[in-house]
Amino acid sequence: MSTEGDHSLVRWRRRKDARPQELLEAAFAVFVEKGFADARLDDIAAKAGVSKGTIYLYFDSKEAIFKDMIGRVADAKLELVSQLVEAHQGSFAALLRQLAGLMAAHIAQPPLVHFPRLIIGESRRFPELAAFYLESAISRARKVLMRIVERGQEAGEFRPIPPRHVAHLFISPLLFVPIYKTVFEPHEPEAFDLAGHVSAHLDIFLRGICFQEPPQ
Amino acid sequence: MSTEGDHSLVRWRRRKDARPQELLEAAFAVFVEKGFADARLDDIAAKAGVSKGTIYLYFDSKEAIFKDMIGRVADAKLELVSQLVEAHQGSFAALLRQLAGLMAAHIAQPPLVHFPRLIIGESRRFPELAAFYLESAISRARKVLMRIVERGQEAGEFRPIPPRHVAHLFISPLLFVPIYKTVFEPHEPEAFDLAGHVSAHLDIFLRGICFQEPPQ
Amino acid sequence: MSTEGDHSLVRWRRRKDARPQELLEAAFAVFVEKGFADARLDDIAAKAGVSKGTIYLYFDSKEAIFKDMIGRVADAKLELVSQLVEAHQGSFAALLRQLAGLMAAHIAQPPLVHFPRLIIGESRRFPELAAFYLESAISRARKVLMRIVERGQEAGEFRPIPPRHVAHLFISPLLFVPIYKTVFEPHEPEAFDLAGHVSAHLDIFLRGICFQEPPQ
Amino acid sequence: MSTEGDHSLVRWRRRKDARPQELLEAAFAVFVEKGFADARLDDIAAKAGVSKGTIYLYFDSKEAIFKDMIGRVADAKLELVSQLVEAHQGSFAALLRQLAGLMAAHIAQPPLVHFPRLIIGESRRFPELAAFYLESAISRARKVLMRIVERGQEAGEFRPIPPRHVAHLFISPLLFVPIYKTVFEPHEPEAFDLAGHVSAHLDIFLRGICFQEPPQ
DNA sequence: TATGAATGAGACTTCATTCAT
DNA sequence: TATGAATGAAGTCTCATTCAT
Repeated sequence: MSTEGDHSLVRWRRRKDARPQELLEAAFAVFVEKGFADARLDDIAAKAGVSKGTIYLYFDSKEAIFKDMIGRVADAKLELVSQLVEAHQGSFAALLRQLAGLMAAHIAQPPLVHFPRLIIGESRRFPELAAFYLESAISRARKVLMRIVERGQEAGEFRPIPPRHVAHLFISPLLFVPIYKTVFEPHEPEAFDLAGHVSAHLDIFLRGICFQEPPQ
Repeated sequence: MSTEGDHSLVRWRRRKDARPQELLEAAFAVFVEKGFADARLDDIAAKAGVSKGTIYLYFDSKEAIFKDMIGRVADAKLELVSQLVEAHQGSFAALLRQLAGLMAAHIAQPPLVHFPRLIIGESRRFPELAAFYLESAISRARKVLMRIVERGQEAGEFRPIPPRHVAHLFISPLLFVPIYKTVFEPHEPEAFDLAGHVSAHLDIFLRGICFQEPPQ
Repeated sequence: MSTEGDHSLVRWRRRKDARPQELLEAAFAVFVEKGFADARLDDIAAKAGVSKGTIYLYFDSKEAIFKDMIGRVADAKLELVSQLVEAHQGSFAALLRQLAGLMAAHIAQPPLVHFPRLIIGESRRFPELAAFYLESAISRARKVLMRIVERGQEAGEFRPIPPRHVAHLFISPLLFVPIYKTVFEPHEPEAFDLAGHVSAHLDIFLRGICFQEPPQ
Repeated sequence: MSTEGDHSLVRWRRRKDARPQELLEAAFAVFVEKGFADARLDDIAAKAGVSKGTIYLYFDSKEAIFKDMIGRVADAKLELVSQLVEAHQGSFAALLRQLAGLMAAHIAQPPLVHFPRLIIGESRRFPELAAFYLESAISRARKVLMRIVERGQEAGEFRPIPPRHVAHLFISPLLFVPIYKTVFEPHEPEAFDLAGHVSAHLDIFLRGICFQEPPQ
């Protein structure tokens, strides 16, 4: 858990503390490249610079590695949003604008950019993982968004559209980004214009949900 | 086996006269349920009511089955959109409204509802498949949409936003549907409200891109 | 089940019918030689003249092979005893004498001679197998013997000793045979004298349980 | 590792002054519970309260532990019998009665009750262990018994039956006890009646080998 | 064309053993 | 002496693919 555990007396144990993280990073790279089924433990071990048996000192199974990996990354990012929402000032439209920028920046970069594809691709094999992701990421994010929308509507800023739908529609183009970037962009001549995409999304979306012309 | 060396995607469109449509249907069902890696030829054979060996009379490999299957479905629906666009009358907003309804209806039902998950999940193993899908589905649909947007802008109906982005933003919530329905809906207490989602999308999106309040 | 199934039309399927038996025999040889844990499926496959994968067409697991193997042999011999008991004439001592001869002859020869060692050795790993053997072999044999003893006692031929103990004491020296032969005899200079052992057993045992000097 | 090339069985009797008696006790418990193959050094180390590496400071290998363990226990009880025989008074039948009581008491209790199963079960993997056991336990016990029988026959107390067989027949029901108790009793509703078994054995056996009605 | 028995490469996982600390 | 992290060989089991019938 701690990135710098106490290693006062036990110098040689630092390796043990670091191993899971190293393995997880190696696993992440391999899973991202191959998917769960095609990822071989040999690859993970080689990439982590250990032998295959070592993996089993830290994880019970290939599945356990995968789940742990997903779990850790999912956890990390959820604080950010909440903090931002608490601290917001100004219009709700501006808040959404801020949120979209933040989320887009994260979701367009490794490692997060690979997660939607992994989650979606392995959702049949690991239904509980999809459930976990739904609960810990999607659902929470949606709740935050719905709350913002509701308050924006109460404040007379947003038009009366079911907040749940509004939340989904706010997210959809953001979810589109990692899917497009990982699945299709490699086959396209021109790079995906993230900034333009997000900007256009906000332009259209905010104008779409506001009574008044939203501020730029 | 095949006398043609290159396994180009064009090949998939042959064999229209072959009987093993049943095989492809069985394969589709199994691939959808298990994903490519976990699908077993035994299952496909059993579901098709033939022996495992028979499959190899019609397909070179498991991969070939998968590609062929994807290819066929992709082909099927691409005519519809073009026809609709050609025949449209009235405002471009109304056309988009029509298109969204059409696409949503298709993409929310089997078999199409399963395709995005399959394509996305297997895009690493079959990059050429993603490329093919991009080319034959995404790209063409986008082109049609961009054309509509351009003409709407020329007609002074739509605001000047880069048509490519507009197209992506029109599609994103529609792509969201099959992903949500196949990956997350099974874990949610309440069903996904397709009609409400599409309606809200059009409401927001059209208001967002039009100069004037769009017609309901 | 049938040693000669119908192979009127399906000549090439005879192999399939014969396989389980062949595999079981190969497995028996290997299990006897190595014990369960040290037996390798490679060895069994090689001895049966098939590839390793073929085994799994007929058995679910290594355990399944072992259990099936034990089960078949156990079944085979149990008819004999019952038949003999039904048809007996003369004194009960003579019947026991007959039974001992029959059982000794069987238990001293392969394959049966190896079973007690296998059952005993693997009883921790396969408790249910010991239970099965207890129920299907030990218990039934004991019941038959107890019935004989009871009737011999009612007829005034045998002394009143708890029949259950008498049955165990009748069996003990017979169980001693395969254990001694498989575990210790290989390390002894002289061969185990089966005939002398059984003869001495009957001599002592029958004299021990009868009121009168038993007939020779 | 060891400076002595031959791993003769004599070696086992050394190290009497070593502390790792605890290790052997832990090993005994684990071997008894799991058998040799399924016993893990982790378990032994854990039960002994040391680390796995520590085991290798005292033993060369898993096999060495097993052999050492067997050797020690086998040693322990062999004195008893000899002492008893030397000191006997009265009839030989009474001596046998005494011996049977003594042996039964020991062989029916842990740890000895587990040994026959272990020896028998692992006799293929460790043939030299069976040989050792044969030599140090079986053979010596048999020799003592044969001597008693011979003297009983010379004294006109016992009938002229080959002493070797008599010895085996005296032992068989005693060997039956630990086998039955460890292999089958766990699956039976009623407990094994040790006293009754031994009593019936002596009743039948002594009557069977004596000219005269043996004393009760 | 159709079968289905057979193959064999390859994957995950276990665990006795080693060695730096 | 003691540790315990690391190793790597070996074993079971799976399944796409082949081929005799």
